[in-house]
Amino acid sequence: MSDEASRFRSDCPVNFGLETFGDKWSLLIIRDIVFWGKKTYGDFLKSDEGIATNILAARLASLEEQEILLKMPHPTDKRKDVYSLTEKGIELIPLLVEIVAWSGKLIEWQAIAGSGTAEQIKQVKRFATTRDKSKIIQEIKDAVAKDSYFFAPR
Amino acid sequence: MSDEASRFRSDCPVNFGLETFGDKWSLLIIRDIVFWGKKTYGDFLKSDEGIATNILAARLASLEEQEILLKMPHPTDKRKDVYSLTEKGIELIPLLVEIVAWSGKLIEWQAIAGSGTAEQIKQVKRFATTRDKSKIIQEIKDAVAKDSYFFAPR
DNA sequence: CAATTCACTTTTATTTTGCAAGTGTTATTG
DNA sequence: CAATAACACTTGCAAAATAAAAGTGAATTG
Repeated sequence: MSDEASRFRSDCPVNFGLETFGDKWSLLIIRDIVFWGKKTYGDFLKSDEGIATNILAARLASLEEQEILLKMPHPTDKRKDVYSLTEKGIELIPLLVEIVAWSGKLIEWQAIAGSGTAEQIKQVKRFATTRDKSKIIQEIKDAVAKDSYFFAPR
Repeated sequence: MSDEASRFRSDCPVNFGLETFGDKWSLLIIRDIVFWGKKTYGDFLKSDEGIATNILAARLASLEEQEILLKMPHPTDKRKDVYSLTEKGIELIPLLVEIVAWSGKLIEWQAIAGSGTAEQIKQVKRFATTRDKSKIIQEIKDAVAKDSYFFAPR
């Protein structure tokens, strides 16, 4: 039998992850869902980093194909679709937490981190100083499981 | 006074991290150091994914500039330089562990993960099933601090 | 029912990545 | 000790990815 060429450059799990979500935009889209409760194409388009509309469309299609995101029709507005995380997507939350923690430790980031609310700054510090992050991760997962998000007002 | 434009698209810590190391190659170079004990330009060039020589040069320069890597002359061979992780680079280990853990959980990755040794497969499974990863992370940091690496033969 | 919103697509420009072939210095070999 | 090979790059060019700008058609709103 002929061995089929894999779509991956190698069988390393680090490489597998990077080829799956390791571009400049995928994790920002997931951040928008997890931390800010964004759900629609228009929501994602409005994010601070200013993603181009064609790139957003391509990323959403790719994340949906990989079953990291699920796309469903909006319940009342037929123009819109609602994107949500699958189980596979939810399992990226620990990664987001580690990225926040890494940045939060650095003075370079601290120097540019002007515009956050007190609550946001507090949480970044918590992420950066907590060794065992399973509790933090569970909090975030619980919010997402309730169809809510981490920085939801309460 | 005129406010200087930041080099970052936003002041979000997730975006800061992604703009710093979030390309297809930087974390693979760090993986090579942490898990496989690679140290020189030639070592990195030989990795499974086949990085192009000009891209490798650019990434190493960028990682050095950001003080994630430190470049030092080789002790005996004047042609070579030895790259090692700075403290900032060592703090990326938790991220690598989470990427391995995420991939390790998925059947898609499991399907392509043929070529690893028993020890490697065992460790990937451990990363994927352990909730509190601080012990794993400490093991890896200890190896790197001793100028060794995670999969060093013992 | 006209104007607006929305989720895209298309086109074109710019940037990044990839490939192949050098280059200069240091080390090794016969 | 001279020729050759190893090493860490650089350079030039092609291909791919990203970005910017301007549509498109369906659904909703005033």
